[in-house]
Amino acid sequence: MKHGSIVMAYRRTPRMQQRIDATRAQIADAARRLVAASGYAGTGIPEIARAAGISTGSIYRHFPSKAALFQEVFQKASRHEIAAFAQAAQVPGTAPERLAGMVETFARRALRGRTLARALLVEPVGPELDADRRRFRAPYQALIEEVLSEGMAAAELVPQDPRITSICIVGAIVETLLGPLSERSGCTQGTEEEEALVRALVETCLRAAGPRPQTPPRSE
Amino acid sequence: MKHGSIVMAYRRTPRMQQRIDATRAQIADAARRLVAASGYAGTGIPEIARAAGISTGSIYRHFPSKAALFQEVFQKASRHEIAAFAQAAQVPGTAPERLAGMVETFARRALRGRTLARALLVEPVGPELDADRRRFRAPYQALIEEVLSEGMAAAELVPQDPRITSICIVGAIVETLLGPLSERSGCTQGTEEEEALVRALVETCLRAAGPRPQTPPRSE
DNA sequence: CAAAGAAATGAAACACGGTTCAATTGTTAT
DNA sequence: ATAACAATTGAACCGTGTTTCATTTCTTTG
Repeated sequence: MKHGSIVMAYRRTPRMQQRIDATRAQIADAARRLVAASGYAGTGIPEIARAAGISTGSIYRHFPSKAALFQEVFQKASRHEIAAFAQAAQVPGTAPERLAGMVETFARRALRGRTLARALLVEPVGPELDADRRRFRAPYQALIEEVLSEGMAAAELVPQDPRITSICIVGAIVETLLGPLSERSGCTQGTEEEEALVRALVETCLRAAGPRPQTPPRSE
Repeated sequence: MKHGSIVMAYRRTPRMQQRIDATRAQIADAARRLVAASGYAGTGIPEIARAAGISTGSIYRHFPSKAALFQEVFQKASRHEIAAFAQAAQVPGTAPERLAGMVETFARRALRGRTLARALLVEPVGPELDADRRRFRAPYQALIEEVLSEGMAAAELVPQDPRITSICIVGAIVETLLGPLSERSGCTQGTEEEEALVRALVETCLRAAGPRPQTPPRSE
């Protein structure tokens, strides 16, 4: 040692922190793009590293494991979708009208971004991620449930358990999209068939919500 | 060679065939039990072999691959369930009545045989099997579709695309059961909560089918 | 500039699980 | 009994894809 003087070198500077955050974001973004193109199973760590312009090992400085990385990717991706869904829930109108808009929004967006939607909804992933994926569906269900509750309170909908109904609607949407999403892209892309599908789906979900047939009991 | 005589030895005897068939069944049974306990991903070939009391290699004399083995397991398991469902479809009554019975049958059976139902419906599996599993849902959907079509023809149900509606109903049932089936067994087993769940599910599915409100247009 | 130490590298190690195969055991027919 | 050949064994194989780690590069401070 050079005469007892302590040399304090390298404390993480804001500049550096920024750079690190940027890299982290780059990794997540590359992973999102790749998973949207090839699905979860078909996306390996080396590939992600290449796409992000860094080395394989570096990924593990930012994320403890592949599962953790994709947890974040899925979370971020679905946050985006949920935002769009929530926006559809906020348009003014009766409960049935709003519900119709929500279902249509969900279906249209999923059909447009097929591979990502498949990764988020149907593609088989490991058990850890699977639990998360179920958690991602909850917000959709919650938003639907709220609209149903409001509709019931306003006597626009028949009495029901809004929780179960909302779960059923989520299931109905997912199951209906499952077929088209599983096909190799380019098949059902014709707006013709898809249009009919979305229309029938919306109608069925509306019926499930149980709209009151006529305007409130002739109180006028 | 012993003086030109041809020695024809070992032709597969009925006795032997029986033994082989028994082994094959043992393998399938062990696989079914293990998959019900730990899921597809958590069930390896060596483990199955141990449970069946044979060697790993022998499995491949009976099944060409792990996927093929589980294909058979799933097929056998769901054949039984589908039979029960089809029986519920054949009771006499109006379309809504029959549909209610079918939905209830499905839900009750699934909730009773939790582990198997989970394996057939929810447990994540590889891509090859996933396609098969979807195929197993088709019979349920087809049976529902037929009832809906008949109901439409009899003017018991509003006009609709029975195919989409039936897909929605299947999705609604599965999604509703997904929660209870995922819980560690013993949780929601109380008949209390389950009863309410089944009732609400049946009601929602009935609404989705769109029953005509009053009996046929006052023709009397 | 030099020291200190973090961040990045990428090739290699490792884990996992399905599949194979040479050797062994078992069965049939003469 | 024995030839012929099927059935069985289980340890080794192999591909895949995640994770590690010794080395190098870069950033900060005295």
